[in-house]
Amino acid sequence: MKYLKREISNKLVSILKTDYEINPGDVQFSIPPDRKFGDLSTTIPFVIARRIQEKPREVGEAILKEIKDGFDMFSEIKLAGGGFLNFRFKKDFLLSYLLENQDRQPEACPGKVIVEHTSINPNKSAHIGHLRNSCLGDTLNRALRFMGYQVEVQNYIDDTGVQVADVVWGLLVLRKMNLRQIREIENLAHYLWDLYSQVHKMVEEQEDITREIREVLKKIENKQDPEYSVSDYISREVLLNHIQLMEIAGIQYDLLVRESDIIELDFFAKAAEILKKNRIMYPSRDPEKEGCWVIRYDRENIEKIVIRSDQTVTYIGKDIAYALWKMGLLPGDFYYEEFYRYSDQHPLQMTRSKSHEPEFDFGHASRVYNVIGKRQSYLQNIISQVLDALESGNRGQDFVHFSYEMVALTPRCVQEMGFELTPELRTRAHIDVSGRRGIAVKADDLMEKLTEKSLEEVLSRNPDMKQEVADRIARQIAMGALRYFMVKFNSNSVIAFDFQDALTFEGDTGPYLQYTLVRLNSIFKKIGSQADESHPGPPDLDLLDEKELTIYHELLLHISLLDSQIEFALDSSELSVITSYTYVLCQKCNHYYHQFSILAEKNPRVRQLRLSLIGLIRKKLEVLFEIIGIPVPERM
RNA sequence: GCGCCUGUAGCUCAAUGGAUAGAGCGUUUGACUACGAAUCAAAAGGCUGGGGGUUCGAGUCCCUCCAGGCGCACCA
Repeated sequence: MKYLKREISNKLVSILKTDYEINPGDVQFSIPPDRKFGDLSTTIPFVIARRIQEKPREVGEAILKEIKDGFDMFSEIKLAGGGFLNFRFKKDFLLSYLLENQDRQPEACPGKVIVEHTSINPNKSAHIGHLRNSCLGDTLNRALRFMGYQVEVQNYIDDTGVQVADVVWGLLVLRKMNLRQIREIENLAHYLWDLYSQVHKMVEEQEDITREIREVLKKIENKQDPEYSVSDYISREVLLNHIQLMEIAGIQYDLLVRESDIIELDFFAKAAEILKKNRIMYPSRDPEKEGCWVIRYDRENIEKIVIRSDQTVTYIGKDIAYALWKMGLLPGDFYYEEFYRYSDQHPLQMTRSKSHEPEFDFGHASRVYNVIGKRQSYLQNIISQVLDALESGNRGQDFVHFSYEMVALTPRCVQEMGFELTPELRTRAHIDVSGRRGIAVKADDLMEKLTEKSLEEVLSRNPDMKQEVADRIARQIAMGALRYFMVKFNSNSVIAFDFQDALTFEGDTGPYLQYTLVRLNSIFKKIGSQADESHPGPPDLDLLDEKELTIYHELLLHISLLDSQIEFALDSSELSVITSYTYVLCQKCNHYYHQFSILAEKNPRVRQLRLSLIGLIRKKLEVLFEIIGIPVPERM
């Protein structure tokens, strides 16, 4: 419909531009709420009426006269309500249009897009909040690819921070372990999860521990052993754990960018030069910030410190340097080394600070999406403002903070996990997850629970199924449930997580979608095994009765929206558009084939018509599943 | 104080300024000898937090009040 809409609006504009001042951007199409109005609707009379100060209805009538005979594809163009211009497609148009274009590839878009997502501190297990980030990020990546963009997926690894030092201290001092013993820890990420919250609790209670940890951090920075080796070991090991976990969920990256390499290569020095030259960063005149270099943040009228009075760099400094590199505005580059090879042979590169294989072409994107929680808006806005202020051009709008709200837990869920709650907390709608306190559902625990539940469901329906097959299908259903769950909410809404909701496989869920497609596939499987009958001739929608035709047409119309829905999802940074579109498509499809049988239909021409429709739906669902990252089980 | 976000059915959530505010769950009722019941059909359930404004048209935009959440460190 994207191309179709473009075609129609161009034609409209070319007819109308002699009498009115309009451009294609003014023409917005929507699907009327009731088919009695037509198939496609535009509000262009309202737009023009406002512009020339006349009544919409009258403008509409004038427009109608001009365009009435200009379109082959419509059987009817009517004016309705206060000035809606409604179009009705000729009976056979949509079906043949969709059949002709079903394998159409999107036009390649120029430039490269970077999507950064996941970016989990490599010091403990990933949790449910990280999963929302990764699922959104990966769906964003897949949607962009679908639209024809070249996408590079990056995952930023903060391997230098205090979080890592916390657990290094915990291992070396608190647990008195050496590197050899640490290497023997089974499921290190889980082990560190508990250790991290224990350390954090001690830090809150005893001040001298903070000092000890700072010492550890310093040793790590100076590459002193055993602290450095331990820190290096755990950050690599935990990172690998995260990478493999995400691979199970169908999520891959192209590049891991390590903070230690940004520091080692002193990217900030290069960034600082640019910031100073553009007078974006300057020495503060505020006596309280004496010796500090700051950036002015206009929106909230404050000065943000970038270089502290002791000349060290704050968090935002590294972020700006990284942002400049992504946008191709920083002189200099990383070196690279392969970190991991996915099971489909896709290589995952990691930055290095010393020469290895510099033969890569990462960075310098024409647009960057940072999938980061809403809480970081403040910092992301500052970076965007910085990019706008550069002499080299206003690049702020190409630096997109793809923001989303947190995953929180319902009080019931927190209690189920064995945490005590104060009466005040118990009345809250939801409770923030906290890696520091260990109050969170670990990603792998959730995935395991989902898989267990799926297996139970699969076996209850297919008691004779081989264990191996059942296991595979259970995993696919679990991942379908997870990926759908993580993008189905508006990005602005906090997900109040509860096992009861998340472990549901009925209704508005991933497994519902999978079930729909599995059943469609099973129809085609049966058709394939039946002897192919003679060609029934060209499709003729007159063969369908009125009731069926209505639903049939409704489905065609809905199918035709796929590309414009993906486009809209990207334009509005709202990926739940894709899930709800898919859900409605499945609902309509189930509704249809429940009423009209396909294999049992005697008339081969009617059967062919029905097959064409569900064949189209099947194709579109495969595309949508690919974008959301939902696997297609062979059966359920 | 400054800045951002949210308030829609009992619950969880949809709705691109557009026509009669929709789904799922839950409740009540029906449909498996069927292309698979993880499905489908049906019923009940709403002054879209309150009040003003803009508009041909407001759940959506503006103002205001009420109720919640989050951010604003020489932490990362």
